[in-house]
Amino acid sequence: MFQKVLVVEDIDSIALSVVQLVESLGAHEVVVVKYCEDAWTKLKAEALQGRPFELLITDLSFEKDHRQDAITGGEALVAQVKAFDPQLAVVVYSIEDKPFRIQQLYHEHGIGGYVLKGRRSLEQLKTALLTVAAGERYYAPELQTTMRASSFVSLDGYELHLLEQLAAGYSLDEMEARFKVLGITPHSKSTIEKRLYRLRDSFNARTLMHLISLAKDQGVI
Amino acid sequence: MFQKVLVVEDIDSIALSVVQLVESLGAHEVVVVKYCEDAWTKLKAEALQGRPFELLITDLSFEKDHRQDAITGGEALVAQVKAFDPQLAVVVYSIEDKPFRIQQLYHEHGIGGYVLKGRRSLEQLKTALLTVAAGERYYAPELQTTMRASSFVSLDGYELHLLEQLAAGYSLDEMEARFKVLGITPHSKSTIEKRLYRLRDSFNARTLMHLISLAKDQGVI
DNA sequence: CTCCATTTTACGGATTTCCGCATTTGCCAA
DNA sequence: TTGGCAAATGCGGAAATCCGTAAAATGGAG
Repeated sequence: MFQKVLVVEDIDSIALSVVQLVESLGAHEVVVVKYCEDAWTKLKAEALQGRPFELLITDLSFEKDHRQDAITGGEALVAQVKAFDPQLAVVVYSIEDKPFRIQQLYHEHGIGGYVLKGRRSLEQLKTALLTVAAGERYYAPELQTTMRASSFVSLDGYELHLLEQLAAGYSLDEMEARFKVLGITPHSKSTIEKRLYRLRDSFNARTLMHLISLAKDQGVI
Repeated sequence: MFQKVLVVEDIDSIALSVVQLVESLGAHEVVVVKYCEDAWTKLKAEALQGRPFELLITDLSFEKDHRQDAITGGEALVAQVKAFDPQLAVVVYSIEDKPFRIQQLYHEHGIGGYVLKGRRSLEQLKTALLTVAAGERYYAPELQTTMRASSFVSLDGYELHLLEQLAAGYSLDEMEARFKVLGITPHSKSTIEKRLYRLRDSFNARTLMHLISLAKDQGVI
């Protein structure tokens, strides 16, 4: 098992349980932080001193408070950490069940496991940690159906941008004008129309309103 | 303080902390259940035996599993419980931060307090419990800004239905036909148009896509 | 019942989205 | 350079929405 573990979790009661679990599995050094930025600072500092963490367990969403955190959430933290050290084992422990966000964590960020907070999640977290420690990836049972159901639509930045603009209330005409100004290509109304048509198709949406609804449900926007 | 308390929470580690808090405040009998239906059964049974609970502390969202719960979530539980006994003190303890859902709990269901799970939420929960025990309502500090910002749009069932149908991908024509069949009035396309126009207006949405986006963000649909 | 206010309906033209088809552009390989 | 091909663009008619106006229906109050 991992000896040195960093836990990023802002809800105190949960953090406590996680630490107990990790220690019961034999970890000798477990550090808990409540802010993403602290996690990054800590992780980098220890690595640079030749005593790197072996495992990162992190939540995705954090309560916003007076402190302005340079890292906006769990995804950003994972991305930054993985860019710094692709080998570091990462397990995400979150309540977030939006298929898109989970898929993205596995595919884009290469996390080792994802555990959904729930009735038996501590057990699952234990299994996940053991699986990842053994060098494999962990897939929670309830995810496998969810993931299959939402046949993973992969979106590029442009398509994401289209959805965001649409959800923000811009008409196609306005998008054309804005994209032209901002230097985003392609920007012809015709192409924007076509891309949105494709998006509706891949999401199996009947209208643009439906598309926005589905995108929100899946955590795309 | 309350002597007899029912806690409804499916995440074990959180439930544990809540129980400890409630007991430290002097409660003599604290019962925890992980399913809404169990909460309802328990609450009713004890009341009918002349030993009613004095306080209900409940989460909003619960993990779905093999058991099919007749009560779909915290809101439904609160509604049912309040219909049974309007005097029962209710405090909601949840991660849910959608303004509409919180507003609805206060206005429609008459809860005594709402505490957002977060870094200092156990402290806040303590304050909330003491406040409600004193016969007052508790409003968490971070809610006050959120609530003001989203100048509470109040929606009737019809408007909700419109938004749902729209998000589900039905065109106005289709809605007219469906409403006619289902006996929902009004069902003329003209009125549907007008009502959606009004909704866009009260949400300050620029397009229907924007409207769906805002409604999703605020937890309306 | 009548009056008044509100809501529902109907209608129609302006605007926007929808969607197929034709053309142009950009890029890679031969 | 030249083909070939996919993406981007342009175009146009059909369909849907946007939004104002006006008529009809509804529902209370007096």
